Amino acid sequence: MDVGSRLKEARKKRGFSQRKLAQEADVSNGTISLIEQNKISPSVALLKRLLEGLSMSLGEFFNEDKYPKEKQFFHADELTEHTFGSIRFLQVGGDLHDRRLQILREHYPPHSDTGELMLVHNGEEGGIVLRGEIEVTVGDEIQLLRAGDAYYFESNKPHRFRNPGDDDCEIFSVCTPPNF
Amino acid sequence: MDVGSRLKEARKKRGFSQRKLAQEADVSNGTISLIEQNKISPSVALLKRLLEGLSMSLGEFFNEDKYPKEKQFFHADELTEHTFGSIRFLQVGGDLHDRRLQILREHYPPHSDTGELMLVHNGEEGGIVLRGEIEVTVGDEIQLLRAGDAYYFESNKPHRFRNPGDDDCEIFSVCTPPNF
DNA sequence: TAGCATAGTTTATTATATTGAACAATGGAA
DNA sequence: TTCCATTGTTCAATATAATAAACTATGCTA
Repeated sequence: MDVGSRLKEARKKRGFSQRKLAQEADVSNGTISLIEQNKISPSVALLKRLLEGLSMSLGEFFNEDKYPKEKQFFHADELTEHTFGSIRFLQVGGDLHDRRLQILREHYPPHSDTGELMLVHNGEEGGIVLRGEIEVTVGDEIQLLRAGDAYYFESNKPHRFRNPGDDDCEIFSVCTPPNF
Repeated sequence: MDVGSRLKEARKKRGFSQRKLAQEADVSNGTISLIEQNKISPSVALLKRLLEGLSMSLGEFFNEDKYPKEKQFFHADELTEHTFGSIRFLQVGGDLHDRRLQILREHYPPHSDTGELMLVHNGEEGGIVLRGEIEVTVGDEIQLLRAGDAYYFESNKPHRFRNPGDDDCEIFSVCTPPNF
């Protein structure tokens, strides 16, 4: 995890010295030095104070991924395909284990249906209908969306996608974090 | 922040008892009890071990936002419009302050160009080309993407979008966290 | 060069987290 | 009911983090 390096980087980005941050967060400067060298592991409470001094949330702090990522561009035939019954998902990128977005082009044949999907991650998801019609159920809300319409909700609500029409439906969707 | 309640909730969701989690994470069960009551603030190192026992990352743990969100469905004419010169962005949802995704339908007229965009958040962004052609520059890589092609990179790299052709270009894009 | 300000580091002391074991409290099964 | 298993809680002992002050190093100005 390397909390030390991350803290140091965040501090440097703000242009703070250890002492400046120590003052802001009401912490001793020695403590900051030890943390940055990973000689001690700060309590969550202390780290929170430090990050407040840097105007950063714990969530942001721990989500800052810095490993350089591989492929950046994907040709249409390089998208990773997933199928669930007759429904096809074309995913941007392969292994999304250490990534935050799952970007999909979804293809729903006429009368296809995901059924109720269980709550997976505690994330968010949204999308825009490219063509055709799709009936989206989220919690106790049901909506029929057409080309150009969009949705955006929290993934922990039970949800369902159903193509009620006689034409194909295509959706551009995204969720964070990735589901599969 | 209430680390205690969050930990308890995450543990319950997995169906673990305090002792079961203690065993998984090689921590004493008493410690878990005290943490869940917010009587002590665990070190980051310990919390990490606990979350590993629950198959959860620190980032996920601190990002679990539970405030219920408002609107879930958006008709095509309800998308929020942003314009930068001749480039139009249609955004899903209005105020994204407390949200994690910014979902856009982007419209690039012939020969439009964003210029070099500065690094904004330390996030990620990606998208798929719906129609037309777009030249995408990320760091020192340049690619011409056509309908169906996609991109996915880290937002802290300088990047630029340019429509070199004589036809309109439309893109579905997403970034986390939101930029504007 | 000397003098001073600021940077990060180290260390003995103090405060806090963590342990391990004992302590309820609850819920079956016999 | 009694017995046993399992739950979460508490507390003295121990390990670790956090402090405050001393220390080193660097750079700037006179």
